[in-house]
Amino acid sequence: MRAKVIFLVGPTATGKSELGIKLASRIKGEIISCDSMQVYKGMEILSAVLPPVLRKKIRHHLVSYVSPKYEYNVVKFQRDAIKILKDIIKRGKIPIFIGGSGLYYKVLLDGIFTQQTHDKRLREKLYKEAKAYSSYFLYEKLKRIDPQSSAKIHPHDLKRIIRAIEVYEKTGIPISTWQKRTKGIINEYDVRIFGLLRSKDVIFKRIQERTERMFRAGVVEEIKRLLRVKLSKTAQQAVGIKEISGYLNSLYPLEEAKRLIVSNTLKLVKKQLTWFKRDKRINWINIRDNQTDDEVIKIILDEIKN
RNA sequence: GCCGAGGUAGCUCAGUGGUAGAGCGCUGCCCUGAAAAGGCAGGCGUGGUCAGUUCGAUUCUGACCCUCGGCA
Repeated sequence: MRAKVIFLVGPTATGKSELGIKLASRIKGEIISCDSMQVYKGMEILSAVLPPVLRKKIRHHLVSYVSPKYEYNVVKFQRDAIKILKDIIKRGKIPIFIGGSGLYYKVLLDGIFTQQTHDKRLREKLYKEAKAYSSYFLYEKLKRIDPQSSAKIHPHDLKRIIRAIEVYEKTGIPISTWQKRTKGIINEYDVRIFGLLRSKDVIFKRIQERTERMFRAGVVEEIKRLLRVKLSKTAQQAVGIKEISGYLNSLYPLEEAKRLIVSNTLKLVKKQLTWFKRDKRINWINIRDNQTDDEVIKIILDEIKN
């Protein structure tokens, strides 16, 4: 019998973390974060990590895990996550993945090729070429080496063009070929995926409240602390860093920083939704405003019983 | 009250005698080593109101309304 693995996904501010803890305590679960920002240490307030008091008793993995000085990415995530997943199962517990990072989630389920292909210098070189001759120059190059990916990638999408070229240069095999050879956990375990949804109005309200709470909890101080070190390219992308930096640099008042954070978090929600909505494997739970966590847990427990 | 500037897309604004664009926003979508990233697509809006000139006005003229700045 294959071991059970549970996923709780969906956009930010739907209450995944709280639900996850309640669920974990009912089924002897441990939580593995599937969140590209909560992995970083020292960004807890900003990335809305639940305070330790609320997390006690339930083990959390991949939260406050690496220094924001370092880059973290999907491949590292899938490597770390699978290791932890196996360990949890070995200890007779149920892994519960919780998060809103669509790519992290997808890669875990469907796999990613893990050959060492990352090459900073090569990327920089390619960027320079693109700058000098436009992205079309690189796009034509990609067309020659990997017509299959070039058909999928837009000529303006420099990041993907460069990545595809990088993979080919480093391995001699087109990225499109590599991508066909991946294998995720979806067929290896008894995977149950739940997506949490709430109405737009409720999400908006929750984001506003959460943003206020963040400021009361001292995000500004947290950001000040973070800005003292050189943040990695990946960590510095978190919503709130540039918004609060603007306030710290006296470009606008505090209220404006809050407004920007709310609006950019809302944008994030929209992107997360487009990502998850098309995944037909997700079991959606549309949470009504007056519905309690326990009622939602009951739905999930009923689903995973057999 | 007088003088000046202006009223065009949700916002900031460009432009034209032949019924309008840009950026941002918004909506939808794509996504496999930066993913809270990156990319793509979508614009009939009473052109403040009314009247005049004109074959034709958002574009010229006049009146009125409103906003902003200066003077009183």
